[in-house]
Amino acid sequence: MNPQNYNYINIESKWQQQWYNEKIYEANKKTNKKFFIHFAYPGVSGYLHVGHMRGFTYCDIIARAKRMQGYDVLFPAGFHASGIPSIGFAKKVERKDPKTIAMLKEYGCDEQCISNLTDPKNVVSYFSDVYVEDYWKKFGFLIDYSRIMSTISPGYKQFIKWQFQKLYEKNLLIQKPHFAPFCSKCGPVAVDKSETDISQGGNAEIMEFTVIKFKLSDGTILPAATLRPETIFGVTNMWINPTVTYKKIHINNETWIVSKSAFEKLNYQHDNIKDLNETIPGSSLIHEQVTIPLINRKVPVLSGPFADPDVATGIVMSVPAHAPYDYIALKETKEPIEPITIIDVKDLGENPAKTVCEQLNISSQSETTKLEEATDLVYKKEFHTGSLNQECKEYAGIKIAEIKDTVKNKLIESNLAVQLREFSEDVICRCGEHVVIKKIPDQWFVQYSNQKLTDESKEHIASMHIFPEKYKEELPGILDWFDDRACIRKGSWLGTEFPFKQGWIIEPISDSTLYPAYYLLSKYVNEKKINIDEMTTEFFDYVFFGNGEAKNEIWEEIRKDCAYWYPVDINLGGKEHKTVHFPVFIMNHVAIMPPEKRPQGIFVHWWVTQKGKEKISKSKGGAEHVAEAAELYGIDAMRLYYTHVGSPFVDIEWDAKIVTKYKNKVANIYKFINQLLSINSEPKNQIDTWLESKTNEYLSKVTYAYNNFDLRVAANTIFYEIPQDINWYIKRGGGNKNTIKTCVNAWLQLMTPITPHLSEELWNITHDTLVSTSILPDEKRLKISESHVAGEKLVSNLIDDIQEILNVTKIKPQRIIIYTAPNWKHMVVHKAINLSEENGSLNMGQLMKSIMTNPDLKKQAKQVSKYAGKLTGEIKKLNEKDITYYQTNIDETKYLTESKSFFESLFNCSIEIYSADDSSINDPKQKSRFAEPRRPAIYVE
RNA sequence: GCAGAGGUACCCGAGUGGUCAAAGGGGCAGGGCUUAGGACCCUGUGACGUAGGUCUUCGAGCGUUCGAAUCGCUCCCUCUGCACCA
Repeated sequence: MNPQNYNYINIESKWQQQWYNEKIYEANKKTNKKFFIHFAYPGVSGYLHVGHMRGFTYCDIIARAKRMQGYDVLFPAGFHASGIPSIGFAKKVERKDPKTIAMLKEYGCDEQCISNLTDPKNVVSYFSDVYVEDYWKKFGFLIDYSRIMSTISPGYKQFIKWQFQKLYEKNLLIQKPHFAPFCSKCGPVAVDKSETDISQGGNAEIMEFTVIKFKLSDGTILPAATLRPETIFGVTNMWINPTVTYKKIHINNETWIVSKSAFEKLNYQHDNIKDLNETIPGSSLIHEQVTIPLINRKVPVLSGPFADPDVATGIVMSVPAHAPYDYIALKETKEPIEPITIIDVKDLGENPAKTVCEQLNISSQSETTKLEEATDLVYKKEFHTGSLNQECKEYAGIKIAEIKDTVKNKLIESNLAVQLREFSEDVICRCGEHVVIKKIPDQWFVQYSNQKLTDESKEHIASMHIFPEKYKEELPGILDWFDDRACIRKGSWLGTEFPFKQGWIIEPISDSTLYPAYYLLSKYVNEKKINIDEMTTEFFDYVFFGNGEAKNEIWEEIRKDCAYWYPVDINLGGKEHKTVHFPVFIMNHVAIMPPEKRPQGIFVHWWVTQKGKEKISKSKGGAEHVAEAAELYGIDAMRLYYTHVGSPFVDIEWDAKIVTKYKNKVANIYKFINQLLSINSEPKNQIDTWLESKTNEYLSKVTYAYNNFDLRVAANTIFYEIPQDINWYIKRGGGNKNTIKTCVNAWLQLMTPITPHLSEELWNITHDTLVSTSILPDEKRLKISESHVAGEKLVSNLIDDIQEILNVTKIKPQRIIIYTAPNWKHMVVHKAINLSEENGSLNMGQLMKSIMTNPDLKKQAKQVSKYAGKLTGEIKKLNEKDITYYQTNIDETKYLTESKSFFESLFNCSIEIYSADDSSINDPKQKSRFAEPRRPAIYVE
């Protein structure tokens, strides 16, 4: 059979049809042993690429492996459709974005189909179909397709409303002011790299300025904004841009002078602001005096043309000892003002700003790149190693890292400062407007900072199975760090209406935390067994908690399902979920579900990237479409590739050449097993017992690996170690039909979770049932003959030794004589191992003492002691496996003699085998004295 | 800003105290099978070695230990996630 003829396309669709027709994916309550696994559902606003299939594949493998161990498996899937992505996509289609249209056409979406996609809801249903039909089913996933759901379906919305009701009851929904990106035309916008809402500024960060109120002699306030309020003690002057026209405004009965844009920003973020419609040229303020609040020192206002009216308030306080910009500016004005050093920091001398400016050779304000670098350097150094000095009176000696908020809070509390938030770079809305930051006075939050919830969640995490283990250690820290999350938003965005504020929609992360529970209902919703308006608080309380009473039989049925399947055993998702999705998934369960219904495990996998660790993307080339790759390599090859190419916990680089290797691997296994099944029967002998033992060893090793989700170990064993051993069996003259059948059957079962189509096709040769629904043999009933396993190890080690001798001596052998160790050496080894096992260590004295109690050994004390001396050093290097190897009882001479013809054909010469104890021994070079247990001596002619 | 990962032979990548000159794969070289082959099989792939051995090696340096790729410290370098994006 030619592996090139392995027609995976037909084979895959043939078996998939059968699985799906027979609905073997459906979760049913049968065995009282359940397993609930799901992956973090994907968003639906575009096609997926080969990288996305990695996690899905892991999930299917685990689910299949569990099924084959007799578990009732629930493996559902759904779509996260809330939020803006699908709206953004629809908008792109609507304005006929050329890239989007070209992509849709490339994937076979026709005009009719494209025109449909101007509606976000159609976007969701279109991609949902693509995911199910072109990705999940094509990959052979045994997802329970009767439970598919989306987060914008009416049933799901009922569920989310109930969830928020529960959060409210637990006092985890709170209201407080929030500052959010806002467009005066479009309302709230999301600022993020994907730039769905905005046209520029996706990387902008929100910076929090402290606006400090410096007073002019007439009481008017000159507000300077700073990110470093603690440096107020070092202020020597103010900077005002003489070319800018400032304006006067009223804010809580105070009169402020600010730039025009500062007024607008303040207006969005503060109450009680009035425009006094009075302008003031910056130049007129130069050389006025202001009083520094808190320390009441007077400083002059100087001309600073660099003060940008669009940054913060447009007015700057000058701290020349710690801000390189200020230092250089002050130097250039030639004013007789001395910097005031307020922070002691090692290595930066009397004046850190000056030191760094000199180090970097900065002499002019125009060297902005260098000045930025200098600012950064000074800031980092001061923040991490600096502390305030005597100039700061009550704060002297405190580290900068600790003081920041203290000074800020003190200023704000004393009404000497306010806060102002601003983007680090310009953010422009889709519509062209500038995006600002607006105060929402009564924003709703989920209170993740709640101490009780955090503590309880941490406690729960300790009991979970989390992969990789390192993530388990990280999680408590993440929970501590996780802050309250604004959970609703007003504007164009799909999702569930927030029950406590009309017109506001629950934000997409907040509506995807408890959702695995909904998979228990989605089946009934899909089958229209339950009405949407029936899904009330009473309903959910009943089915999840058993509170209240069932209104009908379906309620009862659903309650039983919930009781049976919940909690989730594994939630699997990519590494991007580590700091958001998984924490809220845990915390919402802890908040709402009783202890026994909280998640049992999490599996985090890393990504598939393009060469050079770039995030995979079509625009950069190289990435392959899922459907194309599936056709080119075959599904099983891709499944094997994902599983075997690297640990789940590293990023892997997509490389077509490597995937091709796996394609060949799959075809070769197909060819190999076909050959095995066509072997004519030989009688059984020792090698058959060996192969049966090895097969059983592999059954238990792979089962163990599957149970620990150690998929790579499973794949390596199945696809590389097992065929090696079968080859050894053939090489050793094996060829018994029954042995081969037993071995191949077990092998096929083991590979089914990873390469189900291949296994199904081969299994079909000798079975009329599906291997996917078969159950693995019970581990406890597997028989392993240790002596045969050890015997073969002896044979193969001996071959290596002979080979090495031949390589080194370059002798072409005429005759090889093998001497197994004399009985007394075996006795000494056993004594040594026993002693070392008993005592945990071994010393020469002990060993000799024990040896001398045996009269047979005592007779040749001299030789024995020499050998024992050598042994004591070696014994402690042995591990458990070695010890088993030594302790297993085999008659080496007999075992080797039975393999004599194998040695003869291998080395193509005559072979003689003697025990060193044999009286008829032929030992021309006295080699037999080197023989040791498990290491026969060798003589080559 | 907060947090995390990692540097292993020509390459990818296992390995977290002795089984380690270091799995597996790829590449390369030689041989086999073949009309041919990008398919497959075997052998070799740190150095030295006419007896199964010895020596050097796991980013750099120091240390702990009878023993270190593995543990500790210092340094250098690379990468990643998150911040109403799911």
